[in-house]
Amino acid sequence: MRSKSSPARHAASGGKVTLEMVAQHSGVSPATVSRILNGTAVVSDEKREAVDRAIAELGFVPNPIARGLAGGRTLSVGVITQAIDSPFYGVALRGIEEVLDKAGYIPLFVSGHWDADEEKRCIEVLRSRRVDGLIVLTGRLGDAELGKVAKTLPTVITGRVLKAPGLYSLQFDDFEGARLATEHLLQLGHRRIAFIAGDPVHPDAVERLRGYKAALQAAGLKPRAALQLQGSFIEESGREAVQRLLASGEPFSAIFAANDQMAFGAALALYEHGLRVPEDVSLVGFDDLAGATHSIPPLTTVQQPGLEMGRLAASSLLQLLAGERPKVTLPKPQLVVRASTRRMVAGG
Amino acid sequence: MRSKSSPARHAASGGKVTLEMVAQHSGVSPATVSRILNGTAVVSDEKREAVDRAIAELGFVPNPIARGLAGGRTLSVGVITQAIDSPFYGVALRGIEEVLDKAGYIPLFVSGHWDADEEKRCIEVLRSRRVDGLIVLTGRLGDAELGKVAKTLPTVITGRVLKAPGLYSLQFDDFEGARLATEHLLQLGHRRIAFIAGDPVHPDAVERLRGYKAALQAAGLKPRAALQLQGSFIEESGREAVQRLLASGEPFSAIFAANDQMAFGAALALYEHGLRVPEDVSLVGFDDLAGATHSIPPLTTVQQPGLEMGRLAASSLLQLLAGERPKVTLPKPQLVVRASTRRMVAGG
DNA sequence: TTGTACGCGTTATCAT
DNA sequence: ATGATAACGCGTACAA
Repeated sequence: MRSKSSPARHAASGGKVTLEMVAQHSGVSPATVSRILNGTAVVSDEKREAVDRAIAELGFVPNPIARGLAGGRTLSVGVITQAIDSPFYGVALRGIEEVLDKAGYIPLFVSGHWDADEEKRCIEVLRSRRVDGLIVLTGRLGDAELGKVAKTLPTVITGRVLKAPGLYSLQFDDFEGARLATEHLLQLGHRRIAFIAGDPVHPDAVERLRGYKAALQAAGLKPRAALQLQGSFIEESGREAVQRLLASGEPFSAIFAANDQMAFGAALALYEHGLRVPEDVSLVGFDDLAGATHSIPPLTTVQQPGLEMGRLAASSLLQLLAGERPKVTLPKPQLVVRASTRRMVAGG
Repeated sequence: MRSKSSPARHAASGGKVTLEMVAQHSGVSPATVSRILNGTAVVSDEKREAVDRAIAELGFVPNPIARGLAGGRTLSVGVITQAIDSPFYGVALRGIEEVLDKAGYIPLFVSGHWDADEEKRCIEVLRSRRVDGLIVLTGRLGDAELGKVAKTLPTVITGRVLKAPGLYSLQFDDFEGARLATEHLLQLGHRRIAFIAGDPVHPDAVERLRGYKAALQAAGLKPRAALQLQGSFIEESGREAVQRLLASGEPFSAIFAANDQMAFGAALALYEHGLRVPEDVSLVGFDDLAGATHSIPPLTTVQQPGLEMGRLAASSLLQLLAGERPKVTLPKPQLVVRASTRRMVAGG
């Protein structure tokens, strides 16, 4: 059973043990070891055991590089995010990492910086690295382009609905989320609800605006242009929007910002003008960033399941890679009521 | 409709052009093409041109996988961070990505989750992926362990001073930063300055506590135990610390939190108790996170150059890989005065 | 200066 | 069920 060659003691760390060594040590051919490793074929229990033992004894770790060369699979997947330090996408990355890691895959995170050309470059880089699949978080790339990529590289995309071969899309119901948020304010008695929109190049920004308007109309109110401010999804734009709103003299008792970052900026602008949240103005955000819990006051917001989105994106891709057709969907939007909203009092 | 696709049997790329094809196309040997690609040897201009043209015409892209197998270089570096979505390390990752990308390297980001064993596992994973080098952001791994790793894998570590072959360390002056922050409060007339410490397993937490005490002593004050609260670097711990402080009845007019996240929590606790910042209590943080600019009020804090740290870590590693000895150091700590601190008035 | 030949560690194909 | 053997795409001694 045991081979005579007794390599005194292999320092398991160092990874210099090859599959071939395992084969020799256990008295079988490299092919058999490979088969056992990959479950490619049925192997006698006897040999399997011998090999398993050899693997344990030698501390063998398969070399993904060689694997990639030989098998065409690298057990790595490319992940295109917009900025590696985005507060929202960050948690999604965590979800992706978590799921992929469990499956033995490693994510290659690259940033597209909201630029279609950069995204294209990212894809080339990832392709040259021979990733097995691709996850695109929102992104700016056109649908057609993305469909083409997916033809040769299994892809999961978030933030839009897109059906194509090799492609799976995962979308959050931004419309419903925005509707919920606005409805919440309406139910609290607010009528003059300002909206800080995101950049309309983002489909989710458009959807959230739609949801805001739909809720108003459902309540018999006409959306007023003067209450719609343009922002760009960053804090400062929310702050500036509120400054413009205040300067305009247009009355309002509540603000709904299309994301938390703009809500934070809005809160600051209100604070700077001596207005209190929620006593003078109610404020709702969107995303439920980590910071929303400890902002002042804690922010009422629409929870967007970033972590879950990452996990689902990763698991869908794994299914795609396994030749299955994913069928997961994102959780429904949910309003998280904290301390930044309250019932309107007379005079608001 | 849906045909059962055979898994794992198609190589991904569309135009799979190999080095050998380039060689044939330009009438030279594969070795020459390789040499031109790597600048390994002098080649006649004539052939070089022919090869360059062939590369362009065929759209050849070297296969990093094969490169890794053959040459031992993968043009990838492992980066161990604690959580891929950390608000502080996030910007460092951006800096790393930026510098590595320019040099043709790709970072492999993995999370150690503040656990030495996980970090060890991460290193094994990265090693098996044949990364050329390693960047460890702070981390929990022991110095000795790290020194051993660096023996076989060029390593850059942040957050501690450590000299060893193949290793370069980059440290921020936490002591001085904390001293600056405390001094700022002292200069504003504050005498009863509470300190919210980080978990003492982190060397930077210890250093910041030292800096706080040193500043007090330099001003002729004795650090009071009742004003030193234990936190754990997260928002909620800052909030709880302040709740304990308030419950204790110990008078104070200012708080210095060992990081911004705890400062945010502290601000919330003060707000919840009807205390205003900075009118009633001055507050200083540490790190200068993105959120500090738009917190309420904007937070006075010690700027820690996360982005620069990432860039420097990456460039040092590149130097290490080039066989040079890095000589960069991190910028000195700087206090950023915003709106959360003010001169103490009578009665504080 | 340039080419030949071999090796990197694994998987896939074809035998047996 | 298992074993040879040939790729996989490139780097690099060694030779010329």
